[in-house]
Amino acid sequence: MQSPKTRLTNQERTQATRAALISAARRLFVEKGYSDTGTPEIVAAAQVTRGALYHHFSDKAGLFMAVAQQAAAEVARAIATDSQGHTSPLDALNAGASAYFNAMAIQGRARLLLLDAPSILAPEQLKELSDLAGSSELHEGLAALLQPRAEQDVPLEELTEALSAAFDRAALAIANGADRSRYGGAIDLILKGLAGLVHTRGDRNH
Amino acid sequence: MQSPKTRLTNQERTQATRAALISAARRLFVEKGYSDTGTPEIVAAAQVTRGALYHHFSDKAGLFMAVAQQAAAEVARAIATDSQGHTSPLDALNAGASAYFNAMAIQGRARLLLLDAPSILAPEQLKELSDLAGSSELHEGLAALLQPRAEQDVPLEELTEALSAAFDRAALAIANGADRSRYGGAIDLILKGLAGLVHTRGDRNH
DNA sequence: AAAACAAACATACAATCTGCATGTTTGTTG
DNA sequence: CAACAAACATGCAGATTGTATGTTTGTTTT
Repeated sequence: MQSPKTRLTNQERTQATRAALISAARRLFVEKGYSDTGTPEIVAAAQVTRGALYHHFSDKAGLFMAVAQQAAAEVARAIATDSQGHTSPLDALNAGASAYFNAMAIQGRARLLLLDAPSILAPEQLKELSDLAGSSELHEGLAALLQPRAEQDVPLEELTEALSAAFDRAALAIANGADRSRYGGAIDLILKGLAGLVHTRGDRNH
Repeated sequence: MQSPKTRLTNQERTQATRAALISAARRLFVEKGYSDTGTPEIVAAAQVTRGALYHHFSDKAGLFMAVAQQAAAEVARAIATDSQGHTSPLDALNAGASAYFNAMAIQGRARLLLLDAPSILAPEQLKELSDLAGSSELHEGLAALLQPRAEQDVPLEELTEALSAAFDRAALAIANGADRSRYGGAIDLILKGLAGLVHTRGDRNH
């Protein structure tokens, strides 16, 4: 038997240092923001050198992307578990929204994913994150909600995007201490309004 | 008579260099983003020294705030002119939305105000910008739209925030070349849904 | 108008930071 | 065990930010 410090396989070494870097970076990014956190500080917290960082990640933004992916994956899991087993689409959407708010309020995820990420990551990377964390549930929930109106060519993708942004802002506000029930009420109002649309004639606006 | 270069009053000097700095910074911020634009580059473009910059602004973020305020004021003026003279609240809101999309698509305002600003500015500064650029119109438009429901204590502030975020995302997408009519349709759908709510009994959950 | 003052600007410097290039150690493979 | 590659360490070049210090230009006061 060997001391636990030596005799590490390469995979294990990589996994360990990557995890240490991501964990330390996440803590600092959340605490002080991306631009106010330097790589020397990150590697010191992770007990690693900058050489290791730049060996495993393309650059500082690459490390941030890894941190954001981890956070987004956590959010996705939380939503997936909470938004299951609901009968009506409206209930499912509200449950998903609630889960999203809960998940985003934890560990500074809101700051990472909603405040810093949009200015650091490329649009395609950003899309990857939002697709990861809950966008698909929203998309399908809305599709179910508006199903009776399906033949009328509603811009479902765009509606999903717009509502996703509304969810994001609410989640950010809640994570910053705003009144959760009031934001929940606002979201509920929007969803109820959309649900009510399916019973009306659509195109009488002129 | 003097050469036009000399004999400037202090107010004029200040106004001139501030304007030159804001204009040059804006061009570069829009073109390359905030973090990829250095102050040496800005002052070179403005034909000024860094000493002048740090005399007139607290730091680089302070200069950005001035740039953002200018852009937000332009957006505000565009909305104010376009959203007047409409009979129904829904029409006014749609006109305001259209004006917002138009205004945001000009001169990289979307990138400045919607992508970079949230990560650079403090929350209170951010709120100052959104209050400046169109948030009040939205707030009052929604109040008029939901007036019949006023006694039911709708979370109007929060609804405004959430919808403002939806408008922002749509404006950003449109500024980046997305299909304008589809996003307009999505926004219209949300507003129509809210408008329809006032004719229903409020608290029916299913 | 001259002296005293303050505002506007210029220059130089210290303390960073990022990304890379170049070594060295550690594990893997034939 | 030799050859190789992956993982890491160290040092360096270029660039950046904010400030401290000096100089010019406008304003006030007497």
